Amino acid sequence: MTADRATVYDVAARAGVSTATVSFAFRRPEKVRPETRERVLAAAHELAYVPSASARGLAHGRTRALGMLVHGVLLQRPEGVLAAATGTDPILDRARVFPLYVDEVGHGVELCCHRHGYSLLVNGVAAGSSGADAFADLAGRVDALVVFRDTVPRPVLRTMAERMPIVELAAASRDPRLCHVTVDDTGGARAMTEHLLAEHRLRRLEFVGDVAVWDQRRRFAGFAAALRARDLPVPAALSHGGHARHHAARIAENLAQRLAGTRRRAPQGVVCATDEVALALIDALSHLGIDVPGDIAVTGFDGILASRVFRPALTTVRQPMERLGSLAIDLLIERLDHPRLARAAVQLPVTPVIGNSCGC
Amino acid sequence: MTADRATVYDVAARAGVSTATVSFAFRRPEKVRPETRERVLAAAHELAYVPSASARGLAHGRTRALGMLVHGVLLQRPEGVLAAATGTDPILDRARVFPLYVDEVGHGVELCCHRHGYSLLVNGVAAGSSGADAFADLAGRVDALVVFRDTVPRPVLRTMAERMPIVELAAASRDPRLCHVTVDDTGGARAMTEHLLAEHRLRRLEFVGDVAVWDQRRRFAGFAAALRARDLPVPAALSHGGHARHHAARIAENLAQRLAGTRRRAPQGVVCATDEVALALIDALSHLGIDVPGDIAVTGFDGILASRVFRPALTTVRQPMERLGSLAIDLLIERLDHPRLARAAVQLPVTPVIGNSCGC
DNA sequence: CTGAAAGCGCTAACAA
DNA sequence: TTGTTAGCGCTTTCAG
Repeated sequence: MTADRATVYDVAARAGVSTATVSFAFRRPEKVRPETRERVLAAAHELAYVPSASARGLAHGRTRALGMLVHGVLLQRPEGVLAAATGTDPILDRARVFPLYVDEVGHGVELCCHRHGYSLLVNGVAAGSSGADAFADLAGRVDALVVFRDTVPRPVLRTMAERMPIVELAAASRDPRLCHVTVDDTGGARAMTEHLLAEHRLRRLEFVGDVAVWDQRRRFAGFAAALRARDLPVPAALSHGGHARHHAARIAENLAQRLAGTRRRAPQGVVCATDEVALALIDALSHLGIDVPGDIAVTGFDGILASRVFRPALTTVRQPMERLGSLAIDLLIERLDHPRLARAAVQLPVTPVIGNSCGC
Repeated sequence: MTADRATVYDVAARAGVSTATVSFAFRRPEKVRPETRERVLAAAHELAYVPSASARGLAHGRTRALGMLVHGVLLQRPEGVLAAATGTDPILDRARVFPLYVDEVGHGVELCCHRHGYSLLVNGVAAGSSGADAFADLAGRVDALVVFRDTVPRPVLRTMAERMPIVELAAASRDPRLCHVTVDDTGGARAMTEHLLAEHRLRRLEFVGDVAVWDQRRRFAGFAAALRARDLPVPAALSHGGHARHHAARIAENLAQRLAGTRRRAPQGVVCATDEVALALIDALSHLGIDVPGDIAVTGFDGILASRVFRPALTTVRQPMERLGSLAIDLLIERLDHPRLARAAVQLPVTPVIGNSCGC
């Protein structure tokens, strides 16, 4: 099996023309006499000729494919998450792990590639790897690519950005070539915090998130700004080191202890850096007998579908995820078409979405 | 910009070795003395060398990429669908169009490619095109591919299947090379129909679906079998020609008229071939003042997330969509590793999911 | 309008 | 262990 594929040579021989004519018949129809073209196309069809993209890419210097690099761990969702699911409804169980942020952004990327007639290559960074290898592999295959933040060491990205258009999502740099697409993390988190302060008259708020991560750090900044604007003290972020769900239990215990202690010092609300950690936290709190929003308010960030599917509906900040992805591709294609275009750094607005987890 | 990428020649020159040694240093480390290898790697790093996948693919004859071909119309969801959304909650509105069947299957495909260390190429068939071009383009880029049913004319698929492993999803053929992954459409639809007949004691049921489509035809067969088993007459399928939502309104009117007519002949339940059309039908009925399940029962098929997100929760049959995708990739990789392996045709089981739309 | 031929960058015999 | 070299299949000048 896997019979040899027909090549231009085969087609040329069969049609009684040269390989150049075969190539032109496909790519530059106007440069070939109609009857010759017919003959070539017929021969190609009879031989089931399929041009090799490798050969074409090599000769032409472009692949007409774009790449997307994602975290492997996000691809293969940790089993712990599913294990934590209620287990009664297979469809809802699945909603916990799909679609997440990366999936929705990916959908926008796919859509936009299709619209522009580009193929899309998707690669995942293996858990525990630096990402440099997966990145190089992908970069060798495409004309331009979009990477999720923290999949690839910045220096590697920077170097590559001199050779091809690259968009890094949800991150920023002063690199003269790297493009970025972000959302208004700070404004969104500030508005959310302000909602808890103004509408719900809460005063003792906590922030849960990993401030080592660029966008989560920005969200913390928004949280802090809202508190400072009211002369309230800003607590340190409660960090969930690795995977959200894993550490949510620990944070829930911390909160539970303080909730059980002096009334006056007990936290009244938690602003979470992501929906994932917010949902995990609500679960963990509920396991400890603490009700949200009854005993404490919780808010999220991202606006993933799961935030609407589980109860209480999460009060959160929605990112225009699909738009993020399609915008990234637009930037890449612009730069492919106009190589001298300057780098771009676009920030998209976010939308607060009020649910019940804040007490509304 | 887009400075020229470094090549093996550059690296070889810099490291003072031949290009063969550079190649070996990367692909066959054991065939190169460690210190030579070090030197090559260092040179490669200094030059930011990234191997060209095109050149490699051409020379080696494999790309280490797999392809997935989807319907373009499924990628760029028709706007009509979003227009029909309630418009109050941006997150829920989106749940109407994402994730659908294709997205969940695609997730399984992605996951499995990543697990096996393959890149994934995604292409969409432009609306109105035969798919043959998009298929050829994709086939020229990958080692093997999975296509959704009806994206590509069967003869084209058949011819290509002689050259490379191909899985066609949700379809069947007697082709000696083409692989297929399907689900138990007939059994699932039969069980669903039986549920309406036995639990709800309904007798006058309708089927809505496009029997021109392979899997929907099978579902109709299951519906018919359940009715026949009870000596009930089998009505013709109410077909929604093109896009589900577009025609749901027409079908809803048909049902409404009959519901308004003689009690004894009015339909009591509708078994839909897909969740999409079921949800659209419920919407359309509701616009006409008909309540589901109060006035009439409606069931779906697929188990997309939207079936759980909207009210009434749809009684439906869930396909193991992610598994479908990953199984397809497993079959491809098996056949890439063992070219003489026979074609495979695997049918996966389905799970009834009881919601409220049937009256439960 | 068509043909000849020189690469594109890498791999893998085969030689050394 | 390393170097030489002949392709892989296509595009694209340059001649005719």
